[in-house]
Amino acid sequence: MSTIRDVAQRAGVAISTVSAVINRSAPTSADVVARVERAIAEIGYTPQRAAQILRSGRSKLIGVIVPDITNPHFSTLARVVEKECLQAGYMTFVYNTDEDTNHEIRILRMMRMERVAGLILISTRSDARHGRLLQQEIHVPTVLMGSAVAGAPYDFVALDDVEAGVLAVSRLLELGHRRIVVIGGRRGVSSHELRLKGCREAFRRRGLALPDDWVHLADFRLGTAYEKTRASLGETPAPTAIVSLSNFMTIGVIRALTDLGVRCPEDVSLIGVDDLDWADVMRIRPTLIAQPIEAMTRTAIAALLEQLTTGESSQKRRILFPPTLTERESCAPPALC
Amino acid sequence: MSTIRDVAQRAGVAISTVSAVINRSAPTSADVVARVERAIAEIGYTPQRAAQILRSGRSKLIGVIVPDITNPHFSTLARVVEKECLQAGYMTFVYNTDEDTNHEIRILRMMRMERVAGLILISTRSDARHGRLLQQEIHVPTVLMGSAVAGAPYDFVALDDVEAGVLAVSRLLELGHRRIVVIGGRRGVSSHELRLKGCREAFRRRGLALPDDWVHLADFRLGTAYEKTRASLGETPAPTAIVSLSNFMTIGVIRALTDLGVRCPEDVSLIGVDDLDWADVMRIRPTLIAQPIEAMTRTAIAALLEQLTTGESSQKRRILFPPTLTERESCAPPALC
DNA sequence: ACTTGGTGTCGAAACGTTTCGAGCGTAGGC
DNA sequence: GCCTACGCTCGAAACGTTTCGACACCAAGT
Repeated sequence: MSTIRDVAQRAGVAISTVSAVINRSAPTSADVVARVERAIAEIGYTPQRAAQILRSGRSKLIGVIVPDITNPHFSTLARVVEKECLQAGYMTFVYNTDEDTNHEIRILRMMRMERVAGLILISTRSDARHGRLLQQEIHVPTVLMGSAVAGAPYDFVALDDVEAGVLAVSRLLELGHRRIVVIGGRRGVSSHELRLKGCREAFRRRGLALPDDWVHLADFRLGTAYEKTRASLGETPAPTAIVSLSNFMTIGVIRALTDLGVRCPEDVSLIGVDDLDWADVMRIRPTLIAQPIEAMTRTAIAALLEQLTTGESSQKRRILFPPTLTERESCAPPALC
Repeated sequence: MSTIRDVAQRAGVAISTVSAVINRSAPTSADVVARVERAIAEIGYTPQRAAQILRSGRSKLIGVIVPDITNPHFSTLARVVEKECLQAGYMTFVYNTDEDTNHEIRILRMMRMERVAGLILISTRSDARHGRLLQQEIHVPTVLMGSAVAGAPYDFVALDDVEAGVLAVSRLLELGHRRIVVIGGRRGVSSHELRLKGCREAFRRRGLALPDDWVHLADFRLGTAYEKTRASLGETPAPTAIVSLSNFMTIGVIRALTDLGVRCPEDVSLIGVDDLDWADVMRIRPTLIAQPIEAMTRTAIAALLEQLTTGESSQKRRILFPPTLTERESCAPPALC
């Protein structure tokens, strides 16, 4: 591999001059620029990032930590981040936590070794203990997305989760449902806790309450939602409506419903939070509460880049996006019984 | 940020000794190990990758270049790569080409700056000109996946695409279909060219031929498949079956079918290549030709790691995986007419 | 004619590691 | 008691850049 020294030799100039040409960091004569560029092309020189980072102390790297890149929600996030960062001259490092907190910490350590300039983090937990841990591990500008973390002094961009929950349940209550099951992800993750809170709030506003044993928080997996749905529908009295708090889980519910031969919306209504790319080609076309993931991501990146350029300025921001309801055919008034 | 020098000072040993302890690269006394580890913990030292890479010349980085991380096929690939690499002590750099060849080259340049140790590449084109270009840009062990590139001297791991095409069309011919439309991705991408070749081969084996104007290769997008499907079904004679050559396109076909109110399999049969995660909750549950993406990826990584450790050894390998047919309800004998 | 200031180029130091040869002490073999 | 070998530690060089002060040259202002 050729080095900047080879370029300098070939072009008959000093190393520092080559550097100046490459980075346009100092005025250079047209003649020198031409010679240097020619030399670079001839020997196929590519600057070595490691040396640049080491010397300059600037890595131009942004770490992106998501639970699971396999989830379309996060893969579109990753894609937007990549694009926006590239435009701003940053590279990105995308990693999966697999919903594992220990792994999250391990990844943060790796990011530290890489001396990333900033982080976009979808964290696996929301409690204060975790917040303290994050502060220990993170020493760069960071934007949290999705789930907040108690006491973590970072910008936060997310859906207005409470409102999403309210929206979902209100719609069902309006239609006349009362026996509503809520199926969501892991406890201790604020996004789902808040969505649940929203569900409760919708009940409360009508002077009703959501009984605890109609709430199933377990994990974010499709299979779990499937099981919970089957179990719920087996009980008496059976629910007349189901709320799913995230995308994969909605699929799980749909799968359970079709497997059981339960008609939707005739027998049971369904409403899900999170967009689903192919909702309209599903057997049950679910009414969904969408989040504007692309816009949210762009906002997060903008916030991060701002911190990066203006020097960590501004205090902790908290930006919430309004959820929107997309009606399809999975909700109807409950059957009389 | 603390450096190895700080650790050395605090532990009262030489810098080189600290390095020896961290990397277990030389024998060290228990006492020294303890002191060094204590010092590291106390000042919260993290080695700096850039310096390690610069000095050692080894980056322990693997570049992964995929068309679109939003496609579940590639996101599971990325996930497997990440996991396997981590186990082998490598980090990964995932980037999207967006099906844009220029961008592919740009990314390869970035990878060069990073001095990645190896590459997993799903390339955007398959012609020899592109093969030469790749050879110019790539100077590290590489494994091509998905689409081969003419004249590119790299290991290649993929589905047996011809066989996949044969399988799909044979199934339809068996059922009695003759008017079969094939909808696939961009011309010049070997995976789809080969799948198409397989389709033709299946016809040939029965002494039949697939007319050119029943073949639609355009791009990999869902919307295109949607349009092509609508157009095809409007012609006379209308096709009795549709073959889709990749996952997103299959969704496009399904969407078109449902929008048009065409029943499947009663009016038209459908068979698609590529797995679809939620095929069983779709309105039309498509019969699919799946590829074992996880196994393929593991094989690719194993091949790459082997090259990396045994020093680029072995010649160019070419590993093809057999496709498997998963029957659902989208195929039936053609309606009599 | 002598300063002033700008423009273009250079050389050398520094970034934080790894790596390697040298050195020192101790134990074992004669 | 001397030589060899081994175990452990050290110091210094090197990796490929960026950055900064120095300097040479020339034009313009006094």
